[in-house]
Amino acid sequence: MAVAHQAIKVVARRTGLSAHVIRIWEKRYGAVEPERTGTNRRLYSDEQIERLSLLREITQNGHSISHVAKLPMEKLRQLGQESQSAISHGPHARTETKEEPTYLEGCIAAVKSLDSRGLNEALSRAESELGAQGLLQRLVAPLAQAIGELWRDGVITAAHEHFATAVIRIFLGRAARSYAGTDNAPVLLVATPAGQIHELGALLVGAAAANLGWHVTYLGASLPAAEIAGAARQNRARAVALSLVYPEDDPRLEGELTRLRESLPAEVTLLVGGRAMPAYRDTLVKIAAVQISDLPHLCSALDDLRKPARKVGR
Amino acid sequence: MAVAHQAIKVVARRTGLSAHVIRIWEKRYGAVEPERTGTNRRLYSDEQIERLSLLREITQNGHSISHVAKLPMEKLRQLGQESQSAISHGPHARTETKEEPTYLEGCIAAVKSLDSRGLNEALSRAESELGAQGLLQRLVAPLAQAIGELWRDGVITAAHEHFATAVIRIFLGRAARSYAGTDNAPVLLVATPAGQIHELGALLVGAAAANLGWHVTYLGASLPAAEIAGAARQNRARAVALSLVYPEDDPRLEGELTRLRESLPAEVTLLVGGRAMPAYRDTLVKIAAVQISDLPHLCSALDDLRKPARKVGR
DNA sequence: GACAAAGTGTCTAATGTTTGTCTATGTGTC
DNA sequence: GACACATAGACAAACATTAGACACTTTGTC
Repeated sequence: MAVAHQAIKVVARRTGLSAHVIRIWEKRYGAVEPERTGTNRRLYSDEQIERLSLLREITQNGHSISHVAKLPMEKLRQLGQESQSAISHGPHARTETKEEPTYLEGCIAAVKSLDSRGLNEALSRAESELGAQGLLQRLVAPLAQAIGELWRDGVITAAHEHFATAVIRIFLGRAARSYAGTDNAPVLLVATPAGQIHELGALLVGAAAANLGWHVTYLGASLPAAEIAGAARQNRARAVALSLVYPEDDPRLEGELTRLRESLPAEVTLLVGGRAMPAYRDTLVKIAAVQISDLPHLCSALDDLRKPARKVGR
Repeated sequence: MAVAHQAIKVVARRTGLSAHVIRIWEKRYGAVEPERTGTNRRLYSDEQIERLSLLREITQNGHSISHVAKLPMEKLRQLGQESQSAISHGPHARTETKEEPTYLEGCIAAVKSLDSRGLNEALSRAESELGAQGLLQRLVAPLAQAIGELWRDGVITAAHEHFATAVIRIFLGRAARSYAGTDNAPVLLVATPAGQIHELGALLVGAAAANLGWHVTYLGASLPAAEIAGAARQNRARAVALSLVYPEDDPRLEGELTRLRESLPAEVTLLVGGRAMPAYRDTLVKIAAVQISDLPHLCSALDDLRKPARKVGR
């Protein structure tokens, strides 16, 4: 098929050999005899490139180039197989390796007019005045609430919602980064289950937890249960926090939540909050999730989780 | 439809080639032979623009212009496909750059193990060594590429992808905020059209544009055309940048793009890039979008856009 | 064991090709 | 007059070509 012919440089890059070596193999051993252009430049076919790749692999595995250079392709492939299996039995390649209203109104106005600088400034001012915790509790949380409502009522569009999410995300991310967390901080996984497209609540949770000294692994919106569980296991999360905002009547969510609980280690606590949370309360009860009603509640729940010793001792 | 014929400057902007190169390719290799006006100006058809785009991509992938310039369109398209897959299957050959592999490998390892601190540290170190622009071009862009491939090949899950997106988003957001931009900076709207779920490319674009002094309004992933257009109008954006990564065969995307172009003011330029971009090339040519092939191309396209404001001024 | 010979990859030098950019200059267009 | 575009040719950087020197290892022989 592809009669594409390649120059020596490209071939060198693709095979991992140097152009020098390719030429010397040709000259000394006739390993490949590429066509030439009218001006004498080498042009390699796909098969020749494969041949060179094989030769490289084989020689790296101990065979001498003078012995294998002239072998037909079949033999080379066979040798390639052998060297491959030889390699794979080798070392284990582990892949794992009373102003808030002002702020709030200012923020809402900025969101409506897609004014990122304005939104950032409002957030900054609020942060320095209210502190990290106050910012979340008294500005970001109501703002998330307001945006949700404005969007539902059609006053703003999804673009505005995305925009606000993006700006707030970065703002909170920057703030949270300074609390780099200690090495043995417990890990909180924050996400939104599949179908839940709104991220703001999750952001809020993540930022609050980071403020409290948790090591937050933030996964963002709309992830299937299996993914969340996998990440939690891999990351040895102590708890998983989910935010449910919209939609409020997703029939698949019950299944998602149940599956998540089942595939999550038993010692991992599941925290669920958000505006849509009450709509799924039956399910939450079934899966023994902690229902988070608001930010202060989240904080105390997280604090409780940090010292599980208490439930036993004293 | 077929918006008749375009002058060379427009073609240059749209394909990412310089007018010089377009002419020399015509003269030396007869790559395209455009019609001429009565006064001898070149006029390029849509198909010729597509041809030039393809040629650019193919030559950037190692084929020499002299060998591919005369091939018929089918062959070119085929080569375009191959070079695309060649890149992604390529990693078995080592890319021999000096220090980035360390960063890149470190980042990939951090992503695999959901290690946000590790990822942040790698990004920080890379930033201080490579600079803002170097960070994007030599680390974040390849990283985005690598993550896309690992995800497609099932090596990592969507959770890892989300995780990486979240961390990088915040990191880039923090970096970009320092370039707060001047008051009269032109506005670039960055988003991903409905159905396009991957955000990393858009982030990259936003960060690069912010570095260049643009005022970036970042909307994130998967927005319907109407929303994007509305936001662009409301925000008086000079240009809209879209990133297409996955899926590569969404039948609805053509409609989305067309609708977007129609509902966007004519003076707003549409920039489109990303791994899946070539798959939608016909549509892009139809809607006169600038096809962004890589980060340097984006930078030059953005620079070009900053000037033409003069046509009104003074 | 010592030594020569062969095997192998790297490097340089001199020369030539390919490719993109730039300059000079002329011509329409606004 | 300023600008975009045209042509032609000069030019430089990147890339290829050959031939051969060099360093190092392996192999075979005395």
